[in-house]
Amino acid sequence: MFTIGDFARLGRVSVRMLRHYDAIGLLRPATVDPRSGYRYYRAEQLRRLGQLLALKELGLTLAQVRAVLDDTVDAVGLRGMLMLRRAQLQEQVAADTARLAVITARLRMIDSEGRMTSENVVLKELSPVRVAELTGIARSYAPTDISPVIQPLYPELIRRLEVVQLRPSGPGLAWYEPVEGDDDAILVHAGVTVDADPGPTGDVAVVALPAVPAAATIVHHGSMDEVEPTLLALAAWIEENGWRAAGFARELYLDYSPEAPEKGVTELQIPVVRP
Amino acid sequence: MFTIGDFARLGRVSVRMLRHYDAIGLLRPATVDPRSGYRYYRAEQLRRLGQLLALKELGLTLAQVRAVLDDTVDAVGLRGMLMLRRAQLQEQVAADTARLAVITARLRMIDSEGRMTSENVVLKELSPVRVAELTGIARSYAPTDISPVIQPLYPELIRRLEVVQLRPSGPGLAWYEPVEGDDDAILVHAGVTVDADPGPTGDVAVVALPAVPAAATIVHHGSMDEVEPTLLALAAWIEENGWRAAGFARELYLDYSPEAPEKGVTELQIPVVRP
DNA sequence: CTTGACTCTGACACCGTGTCAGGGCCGACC
DNA sequence: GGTCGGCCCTGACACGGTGTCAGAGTCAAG
Repeated sequence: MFTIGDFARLGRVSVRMLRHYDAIGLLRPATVDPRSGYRYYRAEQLRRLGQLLALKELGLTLAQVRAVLDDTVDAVGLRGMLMLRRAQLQEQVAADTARLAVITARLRMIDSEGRMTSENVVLKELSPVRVAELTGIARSYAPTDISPVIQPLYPELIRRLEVVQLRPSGPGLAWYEPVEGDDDAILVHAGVTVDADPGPTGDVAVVALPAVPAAATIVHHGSMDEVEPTLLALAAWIEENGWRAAGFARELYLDYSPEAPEKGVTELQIPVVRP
Repeated sequence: MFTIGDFARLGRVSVRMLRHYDAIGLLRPATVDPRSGYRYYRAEQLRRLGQLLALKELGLTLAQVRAVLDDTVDAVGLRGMLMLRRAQLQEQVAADTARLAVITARLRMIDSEGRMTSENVVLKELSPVRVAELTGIARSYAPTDISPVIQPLYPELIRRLEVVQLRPSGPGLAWYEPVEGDDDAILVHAGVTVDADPGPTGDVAVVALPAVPAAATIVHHGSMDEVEPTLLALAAWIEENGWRAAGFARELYLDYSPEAPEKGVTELQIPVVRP
């Protein structure tokens, strides 16, 4: 018979934990002195304690450990738990490894520049949206080519939406696709999110943008004429963190007024996949 | 200006978390309606939110994130945090990978045997102990050779300890070393833990056993004459989990009475290292 | 009997997040 | 102007595994 302290030392557990295991019925002392309340353990209980620790070490919760030790799950149930746990662990190792890469990149950046810049890339899932849109064609991706095309589209879009009594349900949004057959030209979509069903609705097209499982995003502050550095930072991030751009980029106009475009806030979104 | 719900959607955060960040001063809403208490956020605050999320994603605590965002740590401090975090992550990935291997081994075992057996190997650190000991020489590691040598040593040891007024402070303990020059013969140490200083104390030697950073241990139930299967299980575990035995094995007699040796409880300890 | 080491219970803390209850506010529609 | 659905407010509790503390009781050696 060991006192709780001795038993704890033998089993390499804290006294606190032995009391906890007693409280939740996971490992009861062999006897408890009814007068003093002292717990006394027998050497043979080390077997159960050992099994308990082994199971816990694998990452099972105490509730699961109890189920296994008390034989309320059979081999099949245990197998299931372990498979689940293995999946969790694999996921976690992958995530941690990715984090390690990001941290290492950050450290390099600090060492080379002495400070952190553009720490604002966020990896997100994009939900599907419905968008009422107008389109135009620009000569290239350059902001100087895009702006004159996209600017006039918005007032016109708003006007046409009013005609069909549709109201925007969210921010304005733009995206770009290459034009087939012309490697330089860009099809510019100017839209706003709406609740209406997709399909042609009067003078505007309502299209459904699909969900994107992973998109690298960055928030650009200031006029869209100066978006290039922000876009470059986003592209650099994608490359440094081992992703590859996939699909067309979107811009989300979170804040914009024609009077003060330099105060605009725009989120740039680029779908990415693991190469 | 966005309501908390809209802002949460934009930033891919839960409303709950935005309120929490407000409460701990990590991200305050741009304005709060004093009458209703409604929080309102500005688009430009997405910048801070984005930085916050990026830092958090690396595994910094919210307190650390706040320190970084509020510029109360410089690049050097941030570097330190990230290095620390990187070390933690590396450790965790290593540990998780090891766990994965163990789980995979267990799954194989379940699939081949239909159930879990001998799930009682525990990896421990052994603290240094002081031991009063007597020694003898056995012909081989076989229990049939060891027993006749070790059995008589204990009564003699107890007798001699009484002579010098030393009392055991813990369980009995045995360990074995090969005899130099004779590849088969084994030097058997029979000891008990004591508090006394090391060095010769009258008729018994008191030696200090060093700490062991990692030892694979298993608890054997029953007579030591039947220790072989348990020892085999321990050896199998060591091999399956990618360790290598290093140093001499110890036995810790947690429970023993001469009248009922079949009720004995003994912990077998084998120091191990990563190969 | 004294003393020091041990044990008892019960409580609080950590951390990041979800969830619930009970009540107030906003805006769209009639 | 009234009503209603959806949003927002605060405050609280929960999770899980463990540490730590306070205040009181117990054990065993001298």
